[in-house]
Amino acid sequence: MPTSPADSPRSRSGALTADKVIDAAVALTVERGLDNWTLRQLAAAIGAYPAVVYHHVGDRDAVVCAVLDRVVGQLELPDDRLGWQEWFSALLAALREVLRKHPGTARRMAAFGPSVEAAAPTLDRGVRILLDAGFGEESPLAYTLLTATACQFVALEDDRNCSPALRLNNTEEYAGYRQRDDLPGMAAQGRAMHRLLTDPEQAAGYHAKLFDAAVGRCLEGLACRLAQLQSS
Amino acid sequence: MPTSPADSPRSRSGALTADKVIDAAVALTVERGLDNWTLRQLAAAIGAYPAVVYHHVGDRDAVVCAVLDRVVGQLELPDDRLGWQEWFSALLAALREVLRKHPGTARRMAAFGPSVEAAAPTLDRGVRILLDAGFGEESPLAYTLLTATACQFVALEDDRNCSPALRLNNTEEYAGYRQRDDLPGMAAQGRAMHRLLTDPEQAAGYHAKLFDAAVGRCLEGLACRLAQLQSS
DNA sequence: ACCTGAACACCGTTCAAGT
DNA sequence: ACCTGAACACCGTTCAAGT
Repeated sequence: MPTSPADSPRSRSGALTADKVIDAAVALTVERGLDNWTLRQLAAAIGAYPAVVYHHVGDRDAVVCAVLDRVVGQLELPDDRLGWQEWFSALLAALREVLRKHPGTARRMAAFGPSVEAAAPTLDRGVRILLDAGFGEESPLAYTLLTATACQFVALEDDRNCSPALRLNNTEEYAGYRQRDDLPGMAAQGRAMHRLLTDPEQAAGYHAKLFDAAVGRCLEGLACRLAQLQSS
Repeated sequence: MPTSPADSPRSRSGALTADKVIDAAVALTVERGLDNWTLRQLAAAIGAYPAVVYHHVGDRDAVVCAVLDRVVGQLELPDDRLGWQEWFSALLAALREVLRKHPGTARRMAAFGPSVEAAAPTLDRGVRILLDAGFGEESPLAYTLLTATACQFVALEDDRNCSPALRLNNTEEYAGYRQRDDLPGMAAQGRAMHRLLTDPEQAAGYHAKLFDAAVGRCLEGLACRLAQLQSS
């Protein structure tokens, strides 16, 4: 009886509300990831029928949007007095942490963001900091670039952690090329993959390093662009 | 009779092979996107039962991997004599074009890439160019950064084109903030969104511009990094 | 070896009916 | 207004049976 909410944990915790449905959805997302629970499972988790999720929140997409807003709500903004590069460095590091706790949310966040209301505080502050730094009309673009880059590299990490088998296979295959002197590019890649396979410490930090490199290069690239803007 | 392959186009085009299954999968991907056809629809398109797709290729994921390899097979490498920045600029522009023709492939490509065999020619050449430019041990990381950034910004474009309604809503809502002097960051964002809504030419080129900015800032950031590496 | 046809265990979503 | 319980039209995958 998979649909039966019979003996589930709603015995007497008060009436069912939209908020409680979303609480449960956030919990499932933390546990298994945004794409790894079904609406039926969410309903079962609160001891209800699927139709009551529809009644209180809406379809699956509506639940997902609500989860996204909860996630950005946990984000704390860095100190105002930091320089623009340091401010974004800190913001995006905090963003990574929050997104990583809720696997699968980074992808949606990159493509569609949270609701405008939920995005507003961060967006206003971030764009203002770029305006003050001198990016002028390009400030919204720069803000989008930085946040999209951060979200997408977290999304990549989420995706890879979801199917680690596939990833390991590839890594081993690449490592096999590490002494192919006829293919020096593949050999360099192979050595890097081999290091990843033999040094567990490096493997654990790989995605953090990739994230830092992506955000770091984006910030440096923007600093170049700022210099161009100001010299003209 | 949704599963019936009855009068479908396999009358007399020769025996069914893995290659023909994959041809059909590529065609469906070009038409509707990688995530918008089902294995049952693929089977129907070649006038066969779902089980024959399993027999010749494997499960849905196996078909998807085969499609990815076909897609990267279409990629042509830029002229060797270009500088590293120009070479990658050209490569990633060509990559965007190929990926855009096959919606949905960019996301998979970013996270898992094609098979090692299909990736090898591009990867070897690309990493070699970075080695020659002076990136040393960081060449594989730089290569990953560039290709992942490119794939992911195409993926973002794919995702947004898939549900244009959601995107338009957000854009209009942001545009509503364009005269909020109390929120200068949101106002700047609002003006940018308003421009997008009123100038169709700008709207059409938005994602190309975002892609160019992402790749451009990544290349500039790497140039900074290269200068750091060489001065030490 | 290859294809048939049906089955299994799921989905998201809808809806009449109850209270 | 809120919940029940069943139904609808799908999925991907598996499998015994045919040829």
